[in-house]
Parts: sequence; structure tokens; C-alpha cells
Amino acid sequence: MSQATVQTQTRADEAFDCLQTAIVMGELAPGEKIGEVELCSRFNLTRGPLREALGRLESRGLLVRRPHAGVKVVSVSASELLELYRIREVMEGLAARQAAERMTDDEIADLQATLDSHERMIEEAQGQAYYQAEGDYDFHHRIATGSRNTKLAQMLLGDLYYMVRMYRYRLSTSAGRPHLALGEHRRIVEAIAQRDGELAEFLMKRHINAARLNIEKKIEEGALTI
Amino acid sequence: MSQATVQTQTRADEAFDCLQTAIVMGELAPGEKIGEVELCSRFNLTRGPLREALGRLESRGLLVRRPHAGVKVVSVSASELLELYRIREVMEGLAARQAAERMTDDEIADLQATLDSHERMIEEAQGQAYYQAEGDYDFHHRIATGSRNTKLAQMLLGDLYYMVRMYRYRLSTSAGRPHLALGEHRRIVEAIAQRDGELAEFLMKRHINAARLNIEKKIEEGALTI
DNA sequence: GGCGTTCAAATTGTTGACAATAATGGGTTG
DNA sequence: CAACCCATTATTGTCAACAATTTGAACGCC
Repeated sequence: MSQATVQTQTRADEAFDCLQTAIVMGELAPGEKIGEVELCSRFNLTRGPLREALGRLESRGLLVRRPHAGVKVVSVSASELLELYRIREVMEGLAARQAAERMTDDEIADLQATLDSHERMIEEAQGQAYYQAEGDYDFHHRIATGSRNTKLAQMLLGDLYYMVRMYRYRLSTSAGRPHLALGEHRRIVEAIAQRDGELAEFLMKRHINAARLNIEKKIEEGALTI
Repeated sequence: MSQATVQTQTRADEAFDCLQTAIVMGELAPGEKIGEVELCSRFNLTRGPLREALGRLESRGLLVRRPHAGVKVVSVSASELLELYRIREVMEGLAARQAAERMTDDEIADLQATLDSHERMIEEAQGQAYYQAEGDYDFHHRIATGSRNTKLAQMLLGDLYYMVRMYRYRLSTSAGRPHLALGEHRRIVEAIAQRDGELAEFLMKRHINAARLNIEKKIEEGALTI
């Protein structure tokens, strides 16, 4: 049964997923040089599919490859991480605006229910930043897909989020401001429910900007070693 | 000598470039189903590197692949093309703002010289939309790199532009408003030269929005069959 | 003693053959 | 006559061996 799901996709897809999650979860540290044969034995793969997966990951910017020299996980500097948030600000702003115009009423209701669930999680597992991080990811994921903008969702979900999450897991403290972020989420959803795209865009941009400033502060405090 | 340049990169890179340009130039039509062996004989490649290149292209959204079913060039609908311009609007707006803050004086001077060259090209080859298209690409390319935002430039140059150019070559009439676009370019560079990031962002967004509206109009006129 | 050069080993890039799967066409049956 | 089933075929996915290149270290030279 569990085999059936993996049966449909090819070994290269499997390799891609494994490597991507391994990088995001921090099992493969940034800057770490990794050999192909080592990866093969680690994930029970052969080099053919592995190389195809490596090509995809390189194309997505998760690792860099020098010909004949090997492959190493990309290491994003602190300033580059902040730059990622600048990109998120404008792209997710657009996503929120288009989501306000295009999400169905059912989707919006679901989104609100999701926020309720997040609130309960935060109250139950007080301080457990992990749930907050996952909840935050879930929220942004829904808005990206809700924009009905295929390429936009693809770029956000396929490129940016994995890179951001790569550091989120490392920091573990997803900005560390659960209640604040939840309130901002609620206001964004409110604007979407009222079909006010302009306001939704503004609030989303401010939300992500706040997250960026928070990380910037933590970096200045020396809490992050990147 | 010409071999030396291609010698440094691997065959998979070569395959990737060949296929990408082939798709962009329209040699491979959207929706066209293509077999691997056919591509191999067409570009003098073997299937290993080819598959790696296919993986990269799939990851970039230029083609889609169903397991055991084959690979076909992605076909972007008219509405999806317009959505691409919506993404460009916010991303290149950000790029312009950051370029205004970070480009060196030399780069700005180069950019202005580039615009002069474009102006001459337009006057000399009146109506030759091709030069205008290439000039436009050159302009946006410089601003993307001038933003000093690695990921932003990577997403614009690696993902969006190729997709847009794919249709630009097909329409051949790059919006068909050379002088207008050039004037808008000049004002954007002016703002960058004055280090007015906010204005540069505003002008760039309006510039791309105008291009989008122009395409929208052409589509309504039935000039584009996508 | 430091630096350049050269050689060897390990790793990557490539190739061709093999196996598995989906599309297709013909045949049979209701 | 149409619809369904089955086998064939062509295509994709996978594998293991071969070739090319970089890197590292040892050696000799300045």
C-alpha cells in the first residue's frame, strides 16, 4: 500500500524528494561536499536517477555543482536569507491580492478553520515553535495556491519556501512570535473574505516584512550563525 | 577555439542549452510530444545527459513529463501568459528598487549607454521588432543583475524570461511599441541614477503593466492564437 | 625552506545494453 | 457493428561498466 504510492513515481522523483527533504531538514549541512556514491548508498539509489535528481536540485538552487569537482549543498548567507524575504514580500503580496479575487468561499472558510486549528495548537503546545512553523507554512501554502496563478504558486512552493524552510528548521524558532503572527494571519484572511485584494496585499507585505525584521534583529543579536 | 568554450561545460549543460533555446525559438512547438531518441539524434547526444537536461527543464516548468508516457513542451494559455506579466510586475519592481540602491555609477552609465544604442537600433532598423525585443531583454537583464539579489535575478533570468521569450518569438511583434517602451526605460534609468528606489519601482511596475495591457489588447483583437 | 611540477588515485561524466511500463492495434465476442 | 480484451511494440526507466578530468600528495628544483 505504501509501496503503491511510490510505485507510480520514478526513482528519480524519489531521489529528488529524499534529497530535498534531507537538505531542508538539515541532514545535509550547507556547504557540505557530498559524493555521488555516498548518496547512492545512503538512499539506496543508483547513479543514473541520482544524477537526474541532482540536476533538478541544482536548477532549483538548492545545491551547486562544479564539473568533475562534485556537488555541495548551497550555503545561504544571512544577507541572502533576508533577500529571500524581500522577494517573498512582493510575491506573496501579489498572491494575497489574487487570492482575494479568486478563492472560492469554501476555500476561505477552510482557511479560517485552519487558523482556528493553529490557534488551538499554539495554546496546547505553548512554546512549541515547530507547530507554529508548520502552521505558518500551511497558511502561506493555501494562499499561494488560492491565487490561481500557476507559475506564482510554483515559484513560491517549489523554489522559495524550501529555501526558507531550510533555515527555519535550523533556527527552530520560527521568528518566535506565534500569537502576533496568528493575529496578522487573521487580518489577512479577513481582507480576503471581504474580497479586498488591495488590503490583503498590503497586510501580507507588512506581515512578511515584520518577519524579516524579526530575523534581522536576531541576526544582529548573534542568535543566528549563518 | 569554439570547441574550447563548449569543452568546459558538460554534455548535460549543452543539452540543456540546446533544448532551452529550441523551445524558446519555437523549434519545438508547445504541446508537441517528443521522444528521447529523436532528441538524441537531433542534437547528437546520448540519453544519459539528455535525461538530466530534461529533468532540469521540467523543474523550470518548460516541459512536462509523465512517467513512461513521454515528454511534451509546456503549452501556456493566454491567461497564463498574462499571469506571468503580473509576476514580472512585482518582481521587477523590486529589482528596480534594489538596483537603484545598489548599482554602481559605472553600471548606471553603462545602462544609459545601452539605451542610446537601443535608440540608434530602433531608428536604423525601423519596424524591426527583433532588435527592440532583444534590447528590451538586455535592459531588464541588467536591472535584474543590478539588484544584487542573487535569488531574484536567478528567478527572473532563469525562469520567467525564458517563458516570456518563448511567446515573444512566436508573436514576433514585441508589443510593437518601440519608442514608447524606450521612453519608459529612460525614465526608469533616470530614477535609478537619482537613487530613487521608490520611483524606480513604481515606474517599472507601470512599464510592465503597460506591456501586459498591450498584450491583453492584442489577444482580444485575436492577433494571438495561443 | 618554499614553490612548482608531475604522477596517481578517486570521483565524476558518459555510454551502451537491459528491464519495465504504457500506448496501440488486431482479434474476438456480445 | 461496436465495445472490450489481449498481445505486441515501441518507448521510457534503470543499471553497470568505461572514459575523462580534477584533486591531492609526493618529489625535485630553485
